[in-house]
Amino acid sequence: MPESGKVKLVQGSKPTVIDIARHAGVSLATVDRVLNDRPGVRVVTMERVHKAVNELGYIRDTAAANLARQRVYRFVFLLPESTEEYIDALQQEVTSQSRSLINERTHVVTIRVSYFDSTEIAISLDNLDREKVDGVAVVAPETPTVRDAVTRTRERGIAVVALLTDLPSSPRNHFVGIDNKAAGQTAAKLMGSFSTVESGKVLVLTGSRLARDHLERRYGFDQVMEQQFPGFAVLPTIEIHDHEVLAEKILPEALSNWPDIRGIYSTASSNKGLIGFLNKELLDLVVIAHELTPTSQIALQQGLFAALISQDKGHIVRSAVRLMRSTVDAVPYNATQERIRIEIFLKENLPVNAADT
Amino acid sequence: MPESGKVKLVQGSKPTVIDIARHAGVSLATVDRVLNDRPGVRVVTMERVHKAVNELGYIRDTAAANLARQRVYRFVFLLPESTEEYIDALQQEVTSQSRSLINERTHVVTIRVSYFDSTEIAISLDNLDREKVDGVAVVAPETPTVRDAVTRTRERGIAVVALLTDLPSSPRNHFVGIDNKAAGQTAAKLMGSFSTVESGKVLVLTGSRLARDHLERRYGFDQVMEQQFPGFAVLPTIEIHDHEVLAEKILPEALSNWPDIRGIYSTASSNKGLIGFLNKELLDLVVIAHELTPTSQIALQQGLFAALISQDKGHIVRSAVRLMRSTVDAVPYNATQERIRIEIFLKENLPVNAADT
DNA sequence: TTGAAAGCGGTACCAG
DNA sequence: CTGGTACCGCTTTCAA
Repeated sequence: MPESGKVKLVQGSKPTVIDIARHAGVSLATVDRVLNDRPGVRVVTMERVHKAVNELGYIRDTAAANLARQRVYRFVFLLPESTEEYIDALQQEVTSQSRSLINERTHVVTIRVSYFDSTEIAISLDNLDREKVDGVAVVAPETPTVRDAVTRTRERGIAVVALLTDLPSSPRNHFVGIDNKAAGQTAAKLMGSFSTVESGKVLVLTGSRLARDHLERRYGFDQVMEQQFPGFAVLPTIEIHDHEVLAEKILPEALSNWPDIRGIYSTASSNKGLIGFLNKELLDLVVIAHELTPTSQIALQQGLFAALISQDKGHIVRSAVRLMRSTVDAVPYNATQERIRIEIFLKENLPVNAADT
Repeated sequence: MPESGKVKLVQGSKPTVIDIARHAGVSLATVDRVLNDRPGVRVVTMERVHKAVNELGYIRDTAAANLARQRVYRFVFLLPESTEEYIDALQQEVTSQSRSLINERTHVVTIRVSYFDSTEIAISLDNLDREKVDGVAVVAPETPTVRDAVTRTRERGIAVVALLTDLPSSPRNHFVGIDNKAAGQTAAKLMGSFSTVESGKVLVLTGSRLARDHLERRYGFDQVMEQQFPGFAVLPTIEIHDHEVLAEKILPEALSNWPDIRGIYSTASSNKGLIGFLNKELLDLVVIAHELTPTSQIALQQGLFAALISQDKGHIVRSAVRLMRSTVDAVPYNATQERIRIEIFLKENLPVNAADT
């Protein structure tokens, strides 16, 4: 400690590697080695450098580092091969952000793989070339196959973040998306509050009953309906396989079977069939759906939907990119900035062109 | 065009100033001069460079430029000197972000000035030293005094953005905050929907009737109440001067004057008096308030408030900073990223520690 | 009016 | 194991 006297902890400007080198009495190259845990430095030397770093409060200038390193981040978005409007919108968002991301030295591409074929997803993950890919943001169900593939991918040094639906069983998992249970609870609260009656049945629609996000939404929904609006009975989930059939057959049948249906909660992210049905029937139903898209936006404006629960795709893509970057750089990230909000859209707070692509 | 044959528009990597210099047959220094509109370049030379820029699709690497320039952004946040919880939270947010912003070469400080003293605000703005400040984010009422001061400030080359309340009459204005009319409309929709009855009176509270954001919220609120919930009568706005008096005297009196009050809409961003009152009266009221703060969060959790309309302070500060930066650099910004969302919080979608400071 | 060259804060190759 | 040094993309004197 009685090395070279006091150190100005608060300097006019931030200390640089040169300051560290001088302070530790070593060369730039050595400072760089210890800063980046590169081998070939004696422990004592390392300690001298670390001490200097701490004493001077050195923080690396990432911009300069990336410049020198000619660092390029190469990320892939692995999205479901589906016709869901929201997923398409997400892919478009990735594409549209990719333009400006290039100026931040990051390149992104999208790959589409069937959501329900875990093997396919695993293969896609395993096929990611470590020499060409630094990180992947994946939308996938939480199956053992997927989980193992994710683990392997991480072990190969590729950063993985889970998008839209969580993969909590994977080690060191990062999730970019909303809290789906809370989303379901919110939907229920809105459903009950927007109803002018206090009893009846509620229909639940989903894109797929297998998806974890659907299950979580449904769970939260049921919970609040039961606790706060016990007059309503929530019917078993109806799975949407074909929007045409839904509009023409399933929904009309359901409404004639249960004439006291008062509301519909659609956890799917594509609502064409539902909207088609609502358009011609003119019923007094409270409809809550997910994801703001050009189609659902119109339904909201027309009063077909009472509310929409959504997650901002721009935010999701930016967040995934930041998370992958901070993972590959092994630097911390700002959790509050990355929290994806459960957005509630009513006709009243719908921004102009909110769902523009 | 038949200059030197084809140009590879899509190269392996982005063109740099060196490529431009070579392509235009000039030196780096000259390229830099025209890129930064510095004087001392012949028109013909300028055109040669511009042509090269276009043909190669050159985009400047801001990080490298800032590094070379040793660019430092110095911004000030001019906030109201009030006891409003949200404003305090905002200042804390500025302070907490300032730490990491330093690593992005941007320094921020906060100044507090009375919101209602336009002269004071104008003086603060005029006192900003152009040599020491590059931009200012200001929360101020839209008075002629303020507007003129803002204009002068811009003319002196300091970037100005309006925070929370818009200053639409100022030329080249940037606004960071929610659409307050839509926020009022949303509040009304929630008020009407959450009510279990269909008629009665609704009380409106405000921090100050002078503030533009209050007027806009009130305007939107009245509009939707009238159109969609005509059974309700919205009473004149009550201004909160003292939370103590509000809780002890004004609210109890109002409720005994109009026993059929069914709801309260508080457009203020501090709700201590209101919460104090609700806490001891145990009434069946639908209360809608603004801004998620530690206090209001508890009120929501306890069921005292039915809903909260908020604007994310983290987003606001980041957005203001990005806007000031892009203004001083004269580069475009991403409008969708800067759109501040009208967030609706219910007990159900309240994230853990959402209002943490 | 123009160009050469020295940095900005880091990184990485090549000697020693 | 360590140091010297060229260089990343851009800016900015200082001369010419």
